[in-house]
Amino acid sequence: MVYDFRNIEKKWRTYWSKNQTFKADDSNSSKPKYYILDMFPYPSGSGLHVGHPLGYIASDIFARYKRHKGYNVLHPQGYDSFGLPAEQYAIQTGQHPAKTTEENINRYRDQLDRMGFSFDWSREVRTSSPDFYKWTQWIFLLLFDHYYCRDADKAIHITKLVLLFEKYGNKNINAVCSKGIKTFTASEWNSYNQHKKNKILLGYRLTYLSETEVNWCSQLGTVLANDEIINGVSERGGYAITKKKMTQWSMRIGAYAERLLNDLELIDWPESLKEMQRNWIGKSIGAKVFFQIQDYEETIEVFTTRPDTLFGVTFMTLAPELDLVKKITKSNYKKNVEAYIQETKKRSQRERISETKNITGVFTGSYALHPFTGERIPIWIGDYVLADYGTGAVMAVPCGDQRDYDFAKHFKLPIKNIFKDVSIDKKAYTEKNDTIIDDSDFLTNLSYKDAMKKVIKVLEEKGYGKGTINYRLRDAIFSRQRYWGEPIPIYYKDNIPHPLTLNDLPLMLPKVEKYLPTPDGAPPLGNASRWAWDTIKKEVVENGKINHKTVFPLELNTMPGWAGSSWYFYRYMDSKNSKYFVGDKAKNYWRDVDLYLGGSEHATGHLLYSRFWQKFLFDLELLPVNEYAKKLINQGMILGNSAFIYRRPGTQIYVSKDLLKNYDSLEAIRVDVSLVNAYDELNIEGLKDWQEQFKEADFEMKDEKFKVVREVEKMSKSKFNVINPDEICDKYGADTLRMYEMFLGPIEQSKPWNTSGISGVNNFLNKYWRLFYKENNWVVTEKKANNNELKILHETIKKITSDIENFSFNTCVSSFMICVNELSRLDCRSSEILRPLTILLSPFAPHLAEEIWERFGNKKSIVNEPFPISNPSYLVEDAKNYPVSFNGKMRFTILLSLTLKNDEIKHAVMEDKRTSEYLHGHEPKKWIIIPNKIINIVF
RNA sequence: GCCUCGGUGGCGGAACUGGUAGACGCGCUGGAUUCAAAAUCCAGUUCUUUCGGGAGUGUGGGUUCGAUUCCCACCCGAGGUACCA
Repeated sequence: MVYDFRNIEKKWRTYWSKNQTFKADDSNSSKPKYYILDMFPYPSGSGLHVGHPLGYIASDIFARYKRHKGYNVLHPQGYDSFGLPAEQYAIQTGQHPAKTTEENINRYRDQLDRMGFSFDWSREVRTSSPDFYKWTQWIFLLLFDHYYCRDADKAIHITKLVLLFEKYGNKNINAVCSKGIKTFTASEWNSYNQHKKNKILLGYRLTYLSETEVNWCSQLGTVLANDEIINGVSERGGYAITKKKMTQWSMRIGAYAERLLNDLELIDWPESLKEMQRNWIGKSIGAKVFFQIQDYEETIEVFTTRPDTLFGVTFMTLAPELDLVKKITKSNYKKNVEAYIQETKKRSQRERISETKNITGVFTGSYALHPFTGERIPIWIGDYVLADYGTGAVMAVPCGDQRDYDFAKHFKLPIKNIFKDVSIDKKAYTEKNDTIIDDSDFLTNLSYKDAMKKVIKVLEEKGYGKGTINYRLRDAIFSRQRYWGEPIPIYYKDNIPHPLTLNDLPLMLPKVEKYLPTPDGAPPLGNASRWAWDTIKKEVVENGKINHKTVFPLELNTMPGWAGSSWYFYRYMDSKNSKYFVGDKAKNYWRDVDLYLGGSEHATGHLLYSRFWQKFLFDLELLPVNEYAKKLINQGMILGNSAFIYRRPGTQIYVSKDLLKNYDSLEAIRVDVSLVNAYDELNIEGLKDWQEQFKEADFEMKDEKFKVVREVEKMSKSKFNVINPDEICDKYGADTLRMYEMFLGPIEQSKPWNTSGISGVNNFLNKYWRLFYKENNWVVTEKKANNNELKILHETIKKITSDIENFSFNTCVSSFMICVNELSRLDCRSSEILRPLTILLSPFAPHLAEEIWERFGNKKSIVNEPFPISNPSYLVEDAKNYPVSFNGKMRFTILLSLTLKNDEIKHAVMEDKRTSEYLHGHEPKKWIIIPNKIINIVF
């Protein structure tokens, strides 16, 4: 009887969905909870390819394993369904993004179901559904209503801040705020009108409006965050990015920089990913130093990580964008400076990166005064100094910093060496070691460490500076000029943003005619006929009367893609709750994610933003924990194996791989991988039918075969290298696909897709089936298993259990294969062996396992059967079976992996044929026995 | 440049705290079965060899009775990041 995977898989898919087999228990289950989360997919138009399910298969195996282990498992799935591709499709076709998104979701669901995932679909979430984004908008309102108090080191309601202002002004308030907020006293605050107060408060809110330089992508018509830009071009589409000033909503993630950094210690995430977040946060410890400017009432504030080199300063450099530059430029230098500023503006980000070796800058004509020596220090501007890092100004110490050194050499500025016994003839000395500082007044003869401490102390005493910590992490821009995103729940009154309230939510996306920006450049929401907070919904009270006529314009920007994904994992806990984002009972029961699986490409985007929101909601005591994911695993990508053919320029002649060396210049053309067989041979007829351009093609072949050139790259529709999981499911079945994807290699690793090994896994499953069936007969017996068989079983249980716990699923598959090979060699048909083995296999090949389980006569699904436990007594082995190997003349070793007593070991060794030959009846001089391992015997 | 991870047969990859390197699968070779094929089963498969061996986990050193594993230096690859003061 052949294993008929088609009907069997279909049967169990239906059974599972009918019986809601994978529904997590309600939050009052007595079982311990386990929450396994996958990063939810964006439902794109091209469907799933074999790379997508890799992580889902791994998490599904673990989820099923945990169910067998007696856990109440929450394993949900949903869709990150707001996003750019649906919107661009809408622009091209006029179809509403909701419609295409819905279609794509249905396709995804079909594909996911085919693979036998044990998702609890009753908890599905979609970020684009109003029931969901209602709460995303609500969290935005919470951020709007809070500020970050540095003393309490947490977010606090803004009304508390207002009380403080009313009593004390803002001078001694230790809160995170925007740059450029002026100090005021309590009486000044109380004299301000509401408009001015609101404006000031905006500078403290955790989400705030500000005029910022943003990464503008004109092709996409929107602003992009730093992590959405790769090598100076947009991640999606690869379009050019320019800098543009716009008023944007931002999130004050910088307030949480220190906590985001420190709490990495608390979570079990991959070290490389933590390192990426650490670099992205980019903490540097140093000092601010104030320099008076000669002839002006202005001070330059610089940030430096090397205040110990303060006496090596020979010039200063300011970022050209700084407002201060215009103020302090001497009249006869104005022309040069203006020209330079214009020049910098023109150069795009990309050029600035690619031309890093070009040293440019101009002198302003002004001088700063050294705080200690009073020396005159020339002030330059240069675009190697960035306006938005630190203070946008550096004190240049050419002897201790390579860029300052190059700048000084280029413009023939003086270089002062303040390091004892160090040559700086060729390059700057940037090491921070025990080198002694020289020629530096009170720092002379001190080491780096001591000088740092001393200089900060003196700077602070004299008021010349202050020890400071700086972060590279920028506040996250939150406005997108797009249609297909969450509307920001804000209306404007006198140009000041006002929040809606929870009762007003969800603020639904309006219908629009066009998805492009309006003719006057406003975002697509500007196309909505009545996008305003009007009298129907909000009654405005003026002078004690309800004013039914006042209409306030609503915010036109929408939220970025990461908004919904920053908290969706809590919604799964209680996805139907209409009163609250997640009910108390559910969140206190499930608390956090025990295991999170997803790609490392989200390291500095989603995985950082979601930690930020988590901490914020934790501060508000809305969530029970400070970090939401205890453990995270990055699954690697499955790469495509693209195929190329080569054409002679200007002709229709294509050259086979073996003949390429005969030609110098050939054009490479991608062809669809489905036209190529396992031996890289091209299906020529297929190619001619595939695209018009190949109709008349001619081929130069060797041995009547045309070979393509293979190249490994990311799997994508545009590269014609996509392998669809449906094809594999049709041909081999879902269980084979699941096991094969695991067998391909460790889950963390990226690897190219390659079907050549799939038959091995398929053979295994058929072989497994044949343990139960022989010529259409069920051959399992109730006969007792013998010791040898039990040994195989218990070794396999031990191996599989520890490998699953370590997420080493590739070796699990190997262990199954070994086990089944041995059992079929022994012709073992004992149910005592085959029953537990089937439970063992069930996480990997669930359809097959269920089917066999039923044929054993079980009425219930296998999913909650207890996982077998290995019995160590079956693992005790006969010491005589261990090979003894001799190395050297004086000693030999015998390998043992088990718990034999020392006397038993000695006995076994002495019994060994080869040992006795060597010993000739003499006792060894010395026994060195390492438990469970090896023994060394000296004689 | 800096940070992180990696380098093992023809290929994907095993090897737990140092202890039989190459598990398992693919591919390849031979055999059984078959009219034949598919499927299945069995045996072999790191390289080299004068069939005794010898060499071997990127390269060169070191520690050790013993190193793929630990230490030092270098080479190569992948990912991240970059005028970050």
